[in-house]
Amino acid sequence: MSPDNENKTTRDRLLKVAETLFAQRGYHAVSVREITTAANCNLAAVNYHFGNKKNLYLDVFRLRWMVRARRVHDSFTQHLAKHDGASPTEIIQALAEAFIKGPLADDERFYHAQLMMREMAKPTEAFEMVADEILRPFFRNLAKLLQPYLPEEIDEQRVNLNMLSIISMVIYFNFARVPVSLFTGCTYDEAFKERLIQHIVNFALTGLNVREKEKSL
Amino acid sequence: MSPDNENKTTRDRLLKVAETLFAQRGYHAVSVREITTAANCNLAAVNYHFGNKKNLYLDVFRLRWMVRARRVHDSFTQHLAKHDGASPTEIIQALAEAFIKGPLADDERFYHAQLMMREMAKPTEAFEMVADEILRPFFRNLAKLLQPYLPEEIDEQRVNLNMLSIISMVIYFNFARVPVSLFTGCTYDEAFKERLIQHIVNFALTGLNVREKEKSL
DNA sequence: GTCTATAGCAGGATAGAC
DNA sequence: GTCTATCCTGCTATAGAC
Repeated sequence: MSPDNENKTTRDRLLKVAETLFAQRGYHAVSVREITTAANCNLAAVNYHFGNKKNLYLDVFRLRWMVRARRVHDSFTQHLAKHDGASPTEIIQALAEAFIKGPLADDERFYHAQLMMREMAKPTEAFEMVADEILRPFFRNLAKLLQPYLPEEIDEQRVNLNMLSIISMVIYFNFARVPVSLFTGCTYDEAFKERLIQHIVNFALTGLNVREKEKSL
Repeated sequence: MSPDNENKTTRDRLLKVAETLFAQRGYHAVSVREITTAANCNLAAVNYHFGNKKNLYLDVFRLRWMVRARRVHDSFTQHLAKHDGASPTEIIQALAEAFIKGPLADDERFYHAQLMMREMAKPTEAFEMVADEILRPFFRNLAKLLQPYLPEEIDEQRVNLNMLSIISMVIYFNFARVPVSLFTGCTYDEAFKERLIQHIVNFALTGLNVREKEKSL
């Protein structure tokens, strides 16, 4: 159990602060000095606890990002477990909810997405680690869940692209808050997030539904 | 006018090299020394031509990113001009092609997307500039094009979310090449890009089309 | 317009007292 | 486990010769 208590060990405070700062501004834009100041401890603490800056970064992924990703994934599967043999709607809704609302605090989720986007843009060791432990298993699981509902003659490649399209929306609406708010004029409050989830479910299931009867909002 | 000639002015070489490096690794991860070395000129050249590092970054957006974005947008509209009163399929196909294939060289397009993603994550002055000059007009144009084909009772908010979903796919498949390649096993060759475009068109128009007759590939 | 040289500073890391 | 003090590297930016 390690929630947001303010007086954990120096080590935990460092991990937490480092994650936030790395997510907001990236590895190089953040100095060890800034991290230790924000964590209210001494400059030397990073080297004492993590050896060096780079290893602190990797531990942020190991000890925070991956733990959180598992929480999200668990929330997703538990939500599905209730509806045995879940429908595509339920699957996608569970997915969108796990990511857009899910078990994470609001800022937490944003930082989480930011860190991943940075790794997607310029992968480091952290990406390989996360890909092996989290991304690949999650992706396969999702594909397996949805496959039965897809047209029979669909090939594996198209299943993959469909998965990625859903994921692209989920990630984009989490990550690209600035342009999303810019174009919609909405801030990320609960009502808007609910709306996003419904939109993703609707869009993923029926697309733009051009010229045809519209699915319920 | 200004293609990839190798012996342009120092100023142009600096802009070009800076764009590539900033895109790949971000503002802080790249030093002026590295830029000037790669541009085969002297360390002091950046300060002479651009005043300082930050202004070089802004000029990369002003003089390269925005120019290129206009080329992409022109390619999109010209493609549509051929089919007067273009159908939704043609609109989305033109959009996906402009971004995934379009008038840009392969690496160029990737850097272009990377730079934008970095600004989305942590906007600087460059984002405001680009949002005013490019993003907003483009977005409005796209919405106006598709609006006639959407269900009549649809509200503006939903139109916006639909736009953003299409854009999210286009951006994601351009930007997140690492995870996309990881999950599909495909590299970004011409065949795969063609496939991506078809997929985006198909998905955007019909969604997953669950349990219904599948649209042609 | 391009160069060398260097000022001036911030960064990561370590040694050693407590 | 935490602190202070310090080393040294690498950065941006500028001055001034050419």
